[in-house]
Amino acid sequence: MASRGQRAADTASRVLDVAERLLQTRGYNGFSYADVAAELKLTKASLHYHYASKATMGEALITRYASRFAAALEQIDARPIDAPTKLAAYARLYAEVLRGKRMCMCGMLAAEYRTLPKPMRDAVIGFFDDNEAWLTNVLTRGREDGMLRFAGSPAETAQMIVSGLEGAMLVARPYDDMSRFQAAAGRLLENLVAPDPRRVGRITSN
Amino acid sequence: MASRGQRAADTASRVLDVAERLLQTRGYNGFSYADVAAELKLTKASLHYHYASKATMGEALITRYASRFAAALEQIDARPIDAPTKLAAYARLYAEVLRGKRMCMCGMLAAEYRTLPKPMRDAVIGFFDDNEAWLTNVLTRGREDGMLRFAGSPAETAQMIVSGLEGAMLVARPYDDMSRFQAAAGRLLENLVAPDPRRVGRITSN
DNA sequence: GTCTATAGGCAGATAGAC
DNA sequence: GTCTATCTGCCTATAGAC
Repeated sequence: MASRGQRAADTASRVLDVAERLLQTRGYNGFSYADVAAELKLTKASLHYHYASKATMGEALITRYASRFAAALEQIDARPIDAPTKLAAYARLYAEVLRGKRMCMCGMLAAEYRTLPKPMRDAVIGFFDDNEAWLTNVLTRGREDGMLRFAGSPAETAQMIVSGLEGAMLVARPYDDMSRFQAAAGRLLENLVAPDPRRVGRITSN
Repeated sequence: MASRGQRAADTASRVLDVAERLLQTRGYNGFSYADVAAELKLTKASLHYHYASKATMGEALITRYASRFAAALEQIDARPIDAPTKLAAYARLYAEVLRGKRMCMCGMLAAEYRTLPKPMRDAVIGFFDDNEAWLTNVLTRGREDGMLRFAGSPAETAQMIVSGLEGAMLVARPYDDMSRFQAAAGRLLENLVAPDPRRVGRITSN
């Protein structure tokens, strides 16, 4: 059938594209409907047709972001790679966000957490939970087959990785310096890799 | 001299006290003069007498916060303790902020960095630079006398510590869970302590 | 120093024409 | 779907009386 396909993304998703960038660079309380509308050459009223309230738009933003992230994690799982390489690929997801001069959306929202409407809060928590669950799985298997070595539980270690990478993004952004992130992320993960076998790839590319 | 002493803090500093808490919990773009005025039972106009603009108030907030932090670091240096214990004391400074359900002021401002006036941006960078300089010194001496062991430069490791602790606060706050911070911070620092000598204190208290 | 009053602008949101 | 027009409320900031 067809009708029109997806040649040009529909307005609703282009709205999210612009709002997403503003959210990740300026924060939820740092951009307005007027900002998004101006960039798309629409009116504020038109935006309200697509997203009745800013809170609704915020929920849609997190949902889409979390879905993309989840898809990226599935992509990593689809590749036949060992645990250390999976962790490196995971860190690379963060590096790519930072390369676009953006903060992780949910890291940004974590800072503003107390100002967010409840549905957005829950979605932020859900994002971190999902990430930690994935990491916990990788860490558990990696330790089992001897590729990883770390003290404490896999769940605790997953929390440390998530918060370590979020913090590395947070601090690197004011300096506008990717190498700060690379150094912190690399140091964070290299402590987890068992020293025995010959390692293949670097923790972070570029 | 004398006149009145400091019995009740003067209005200017009580303004900063309230604004500081709002900034650390809601972010710079998440509170207003009206919020501060209401809490102190003053009018917005009175606040403008003490701080002509919100940007001016913001600068004063960072300056005072950074001074306090610097004083706390001097306190640590005044004690006759080894490098691992200094690092533990450093992490405890962050833990105390988090216990008050606050984010590190400059971590919060790092998230909102792109929306800040230039003087505030510079002050945020200065805070991180000072912290990393202090840590770099501790790390350098600690490695020299064999109490610490880490790969990479002291400066890089200092960056990892700062960003790791900032991230641990950032993520722990939505969960309102101190133990998340304690776990991440503890894991972060224990990788730096040389295994040889008998260790004394835990990384974080409480 | 603190107030009342107000300016001038921008926020999120709605009504209703096209 | 997008528009014009408008509402209400909050924002930062200022003028000027007390």
